[in-house]
Amino acid sequence: MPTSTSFIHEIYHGDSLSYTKEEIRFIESKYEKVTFCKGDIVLHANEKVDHQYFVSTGCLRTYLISKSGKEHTVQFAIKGWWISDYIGFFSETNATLFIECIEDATLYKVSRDDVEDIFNKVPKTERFIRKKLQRSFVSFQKRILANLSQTAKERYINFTNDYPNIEQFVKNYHIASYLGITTESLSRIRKEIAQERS
Amino acid sequence: MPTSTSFIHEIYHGDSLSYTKEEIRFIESKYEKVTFCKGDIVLHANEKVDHQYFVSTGCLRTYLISKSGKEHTVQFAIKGWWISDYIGFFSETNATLFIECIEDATLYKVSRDDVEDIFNKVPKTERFIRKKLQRSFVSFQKRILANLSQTAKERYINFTNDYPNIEQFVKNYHIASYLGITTESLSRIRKEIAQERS
DNA sequence: CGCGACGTTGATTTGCCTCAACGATTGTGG
DNA sequence: CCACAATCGTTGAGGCAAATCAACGTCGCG
Repeated sequence: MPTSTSFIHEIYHGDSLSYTKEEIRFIESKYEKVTFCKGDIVLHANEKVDHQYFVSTGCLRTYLISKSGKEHTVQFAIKGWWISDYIGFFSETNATLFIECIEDATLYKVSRDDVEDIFNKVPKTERFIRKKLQRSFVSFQKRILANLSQTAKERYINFTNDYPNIEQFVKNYHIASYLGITTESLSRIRKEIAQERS
Repeated sequence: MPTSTSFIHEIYHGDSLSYTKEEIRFIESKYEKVTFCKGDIVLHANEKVDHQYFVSTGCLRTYLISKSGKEHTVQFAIKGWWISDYIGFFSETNATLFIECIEDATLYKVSRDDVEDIFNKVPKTERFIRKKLQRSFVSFQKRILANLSQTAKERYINFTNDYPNIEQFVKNYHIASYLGITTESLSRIRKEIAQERS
C-alpha cells in the first residue's frame, strides 16, 4: 500500500470528491487514533462531550441510565459508523449518555472544534458530512416510527433483519434495552419466534 | 419596509452571514409561497416527496397510518419550523407519512433539487442548514430517549412544558398520537394531573 | 472446581388498550 | 334561533402485553 492511502480514506469513504495530499495531511492531523477494550467506558454521563468517534474496528453503544436505574440503549456502532453523545456534542452540553465499548475497538476521534476547522479549511467536506447527517436523520426517524407503531416482536424481527452485523456482537440484554423492553420479555419473544419456526 | 427585506430573511433568520441582493434574488426564485387551509392534506403517503416546507404562519403535522389503521404523529411544525416527510425527502423514496395542515397556514416550499442548487450557488447556506439539521437531530434523539425511558404521564408533562406554543394549536388526540398513547389514556392522565393540583 | 454473567421460566401485577356509552361544544341548515 | 349532527373529550368495564419479582439452568473462565 502506498503511504498516500491514509485512514482518512476510510473515514471519508464514499465521498466522491478527491482530496489533495495537503488536504489529507491537514485532516489527518485533526484525528487521533485510540483503542478501547471490551467493557471500557469511553464517555461518562455528565462529562463534557468534546469528541465524536469513527469506528474502524470493534463495536460500541451509547446508553442512558434513567432515574429508575435502568439502561436504555440509544445507538450501536460498528465499522464505518460514527458514535458520540450527539445531544451533548451538537448542543455543547454535558453528556446524558454513556459510551461503552462492547467489543475491543479501534477508533478515530475528532473534536467539535477540529471538525469546524476542517470545514473551514476544506469546505467540500461539509457536503459529505451533511449527507451523512441526513442519512442518520432518516434512520432515527424510522426508529421513532417503529417505536410508535410496532409491537416489541415486530421491532425485534426488524432489528435482526436490519442489523445482522450488529446482532453478532451484542448481548440480548443490549438488544432488549435498545428495543425498550426487558430481557425477560425479549427471551419470551425469542421463544415464541423459535416455536413458530417448527 | 424596504423591498430588500425579503421572506428569505425569515427563512434564514439567525444566519450570521449576510447575503448580497443577487444571492437573495437567486434564493428567492427557488422558493414558492403556498397557502393551505385547516384540514388540507399537503402530502399523501405513497406520493413522491420532492419538497420541504418552511412554516411562516399556521400549524402542520406529519403522521403515519399503521397497518392497524392508527395514526402516529411524527412531528408538529409552527412558525419558523421546517416540515416534510424527511425519510422520503432525504432518501428519495415515496412518502410513508401524510402532511396535514391543522391550522390555516402560509408556507414556503422548496424542492430537493433547488436546495442543492442553492448550496452550489451560495455555498455559505450549507453551513446554516447543517446546523439546523444538527438541532433537529438533537430533538429527535431526545424524543427517542423519552419514548424509551419515560412513562406516558412524564412524556405528556414534558411535551406541554417544551412546546406550549404547539399545545395551543393542536387537539388532544394529536398529542396522544404523538406521545404514542390513545386519547382515552391521555384523558385519564390529564384527569390525574388535574387532581394532583388540588 | 466454583463463581459470576447471561439467559430462561413461572407467577403475579400493572399500565395502557379496547370497546362501549355518554357529555360537552361547535357549526349548520331549516 | 333553535334542532340536529358532528366532533371532541371523558368515563367505565374488561382484557392483554409487557413489567416485576423470584428462582433456576447454563456456559465460560479465573
